[in-house]
Amino acid sequence: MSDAFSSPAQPSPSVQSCTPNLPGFTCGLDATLRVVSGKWKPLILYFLAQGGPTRYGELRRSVRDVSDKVLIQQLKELEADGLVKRTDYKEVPPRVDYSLTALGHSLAQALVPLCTWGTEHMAEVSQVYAERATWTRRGP
Amino acid sequence: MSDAFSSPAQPSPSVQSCTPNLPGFTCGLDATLRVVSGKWKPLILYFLAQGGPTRYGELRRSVRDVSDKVLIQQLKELEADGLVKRTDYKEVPPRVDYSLTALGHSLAQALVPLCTWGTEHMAEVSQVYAERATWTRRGP
DNA sequence: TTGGGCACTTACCAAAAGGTGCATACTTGT
DNA sequence: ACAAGTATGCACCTTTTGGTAAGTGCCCAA
Repeated sequence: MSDAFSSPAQPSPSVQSCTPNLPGFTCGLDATLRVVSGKWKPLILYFLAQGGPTRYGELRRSVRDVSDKVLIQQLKELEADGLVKRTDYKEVPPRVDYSLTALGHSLAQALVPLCTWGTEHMAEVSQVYAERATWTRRGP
Repeated sequence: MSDAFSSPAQPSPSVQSCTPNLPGFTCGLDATLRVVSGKWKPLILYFLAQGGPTRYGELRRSVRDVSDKVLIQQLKELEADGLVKRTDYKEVPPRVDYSLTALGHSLAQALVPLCTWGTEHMAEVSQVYAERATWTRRGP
């Protein structure tokens, strides 16, 4: 099941594996993307996946160019979605760290192929983007 | 390489596999997500992947609740990104169909795990979302 | 005493993304 | 004659998202 993407041309009976079965989501992919989309979320997951528990400040420095407001916001969402765990050591000065939950780890695994795909095809993709940047920014 | 997400706690030397190497993208995952994010893009890819070449109207009916404007827009972007091919049969009344390119197919493959993850954990995710909907919409 | 780091919070704003509705030009079905 | 389907385009508006700048309370080091 869930190999919906692998059959190229012929409509297959596996269609139902990805059709609406729970409130709000049209398919599994939809659910997944809702949870990962956010400008910095993939990067956050990435750093947590390979760095283990990480303090806020360190995360902040790792994910370059992100503002406090947005970083915190995305961390909160990830936490609310059960992908990330926040640990507050109740110390002073404040000490807090973030780590992946089991769910978060499983998602991270699922992201590996996407990461690979992006790396392998980055040349083609970024080329297209570069060209687009030209005619995208022209007008009054 | 690119197994950055699989090492749980120990910082590994595989870091560099996902660090900035081309203009604009912080890592492969970033590149990938820029190309797939768009409210309906995953669904579009999904339908094309398992339905083969599909006419505009049919796509429109498959991807429920999407407006013409947005569907066309996303199709154009997918086309510009080299994932989808548009074929205009120059007939009258108009006949056009959309299909995946080789690149599109490869991406579709990479999406399978995400689709699976979403399907498997949809219960947990949608539950969290349902709860959030409650306290999200309360205020002046 | 001043300055910095810590982990946030808040108010305000700009840009991006998405949605609505109408228009096109031509054909087929009733 | 008229409605409906075909694949779009365009103007306009709302929602969502991200970004800036400032402030908080507490501690330590110069």
